[in-house]
Amino acid sequence: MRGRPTSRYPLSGRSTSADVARLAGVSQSAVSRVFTDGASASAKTSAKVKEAAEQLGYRPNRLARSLLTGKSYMVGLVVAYLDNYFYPDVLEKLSKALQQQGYHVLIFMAAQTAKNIDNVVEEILEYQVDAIVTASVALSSELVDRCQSEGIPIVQFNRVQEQSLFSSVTTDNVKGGREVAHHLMEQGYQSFGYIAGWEGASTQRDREAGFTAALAENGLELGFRAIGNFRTEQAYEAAKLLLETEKRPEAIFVANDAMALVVMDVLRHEAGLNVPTDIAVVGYDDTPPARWPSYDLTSFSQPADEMVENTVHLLIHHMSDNDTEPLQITVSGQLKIRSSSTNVKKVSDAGV
Amino acid sequence: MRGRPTSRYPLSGRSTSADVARLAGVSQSAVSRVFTDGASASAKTSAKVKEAAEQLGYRPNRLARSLLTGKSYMVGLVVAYLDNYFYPDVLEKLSKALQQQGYHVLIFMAAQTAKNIDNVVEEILEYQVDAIVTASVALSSELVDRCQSEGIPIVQFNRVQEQSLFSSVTTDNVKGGREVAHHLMEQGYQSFGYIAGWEGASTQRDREAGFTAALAENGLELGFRAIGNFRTEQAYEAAKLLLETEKRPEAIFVANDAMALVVMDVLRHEAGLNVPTDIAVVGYDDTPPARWPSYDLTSFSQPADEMVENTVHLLIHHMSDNDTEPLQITVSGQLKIRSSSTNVKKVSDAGV
DNA sequence: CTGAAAGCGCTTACAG
DNA sequence: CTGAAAGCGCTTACAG
Repeated sequence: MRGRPTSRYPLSGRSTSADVARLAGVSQSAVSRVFTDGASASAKTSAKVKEAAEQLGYRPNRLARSLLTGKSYMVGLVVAYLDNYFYPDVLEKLSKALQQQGYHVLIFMAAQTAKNIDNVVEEILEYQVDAIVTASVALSSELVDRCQSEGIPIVQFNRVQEQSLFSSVTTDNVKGGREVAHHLMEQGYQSFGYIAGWEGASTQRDREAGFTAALAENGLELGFRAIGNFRTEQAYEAAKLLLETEKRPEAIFVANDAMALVVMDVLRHEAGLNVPTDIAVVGYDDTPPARWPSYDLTSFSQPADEMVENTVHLLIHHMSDNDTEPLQITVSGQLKIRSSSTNVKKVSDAGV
Repeated sequence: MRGRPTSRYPLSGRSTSADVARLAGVSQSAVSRVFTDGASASAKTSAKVKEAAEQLGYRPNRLARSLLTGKSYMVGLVVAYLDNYFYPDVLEKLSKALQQQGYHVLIFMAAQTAKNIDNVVEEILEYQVDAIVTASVALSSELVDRCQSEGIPIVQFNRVQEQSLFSSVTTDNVKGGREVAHHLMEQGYQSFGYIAGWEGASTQRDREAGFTAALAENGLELGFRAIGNFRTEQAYEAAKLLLETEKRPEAIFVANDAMALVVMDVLRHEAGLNVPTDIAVVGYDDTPPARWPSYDLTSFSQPADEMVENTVHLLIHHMSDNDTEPLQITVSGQLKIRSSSTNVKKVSDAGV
């Protein structure tokens, strides 16, 4: 780097600890100490340094620091889509919570394909993040090993891997699916449909498994099933199929709210059906729009606050001690019963 | 750092270019060259190095690299809230677009207060980001100077500063406000209300200025005004005030969709009013929910794709050349007319 | 094409 | 408490 022209202020006018030291008349180490918590510096030195720093607009270079300390104070977040409004909410909360702990979120958008996700994570590792959070995506086990061996903790948000090789925070999706089934049966609905999310997702599989298991225990089964892949466009197609089906179910469970809202709109506005008297609709996630009066959608709530809180705890825990075992945390969700599935008439009928 | 125990593999098992060099039997510089685009390395060396790297799971440390190159390939994004669904959309698009250019987004959540935003930006600077994008927030001019002198370009997304000290990407909000007024007048509405966003925001001021100016040109003025601050809870309160007002306007323009949806729900579901025959509602942003059939909200569209595209161009432009002048880019939006404001009966009345 | 060496901005034992 | 020095992992002229 000898040929560099402005070698005293290399990063375009940004001043360094050496500049501050020169101005304050102390050593560069002294400057560093003043900006390091718990390091020893006299009040006098500290004052001189702080004044010089102020004057030069100096702030320590975190990247240089991280080279020595091995901590970047960055957490990589891998996320597939933000049009499911559960995730913006989570992102905002996660980001704020981590910020309070001195960390910041570096975002990586990934397509759902395993190959793409792995590439993305490889890139994340180059940035020396202290930990990785994956939301709505799953990593290959090779990459998990890789992160493991490099000591980078991973927390999966809203997804579990079979092998439980690393930590995760989820709600009990099987239980959620069961509760939806019980609720609909209690309301007197007698035929049921399901619109699935992406079949590679544990959340999708568990929700469906719980739902169909509870139905089966009561001698019932799915009369309609279509795949929406957690995408609104595909949910639209699935809703069209639902309208075309010969024996339309009385109640439909949709694997998440983002899709359920689309389904509800198709039923009401394209087919002129009444929800819930013609057909009940239940979603999952309890995103803000589910609560909007125009929808008033029954939904199994995944408590974002609590999930984020647990995620942050797990991250801090794993980052402070590399040898901790992975933990699977299950937060309990709750069925939020609203008018999209409460058919008063049917309940009394059923009582007969 | 002499006392460090595992000095050969300091970052918990992560291997370095020196490790790869040792295994491949070449110099550390050679390894570096193989991983640098456009650097000279023979096919033989390259092959040896790549194999060794693969074996050790080596990837270059970007933080160390950035110390030398002065480029971190990180862009700081300052954002105040993600519950206005315009922003998650923007974030997803911005993140993907930058990722394609080799950059990644480091997120900073900031409260709307100037003091808080400045603190946040100071912190961003420590991370040595190559550029900063602010969305829905404004910086103090001191901090702008600071970034300027450090050569960090800033692009304001969806906000302009009076002094035009730095680049921005917006739609023409004055024009947007005017178009809303013209549309409502054409539809035959005769009395008008406005629910304002945060008054510190240029978007708010411009939308209102355009709206009231167009009304004034036709001898009309605002019969109702309340402040919603771009927050849904406050929009709810504003809607309540609207219901209590003595002479309820025939049409209400709400400064953004996030608030307009709340207002619409209050009008319909709490007051039993019909939109648009009892009262018309118009929003701004054209967020996805505005298009949902349950709302079908007329809204002035801010084209997220085009705005993001321009933002990325500006960023790349400024990052490649520090001495470029700030640019104010105005993307043209478009009024999306939907049923929340199209009162066919009134139109024919007005024709009489 | 290749290796030895300097240096990016910082932290941290070490010796005073 | 303080300064000189080593070193984090890397890039890049320089000389061969």
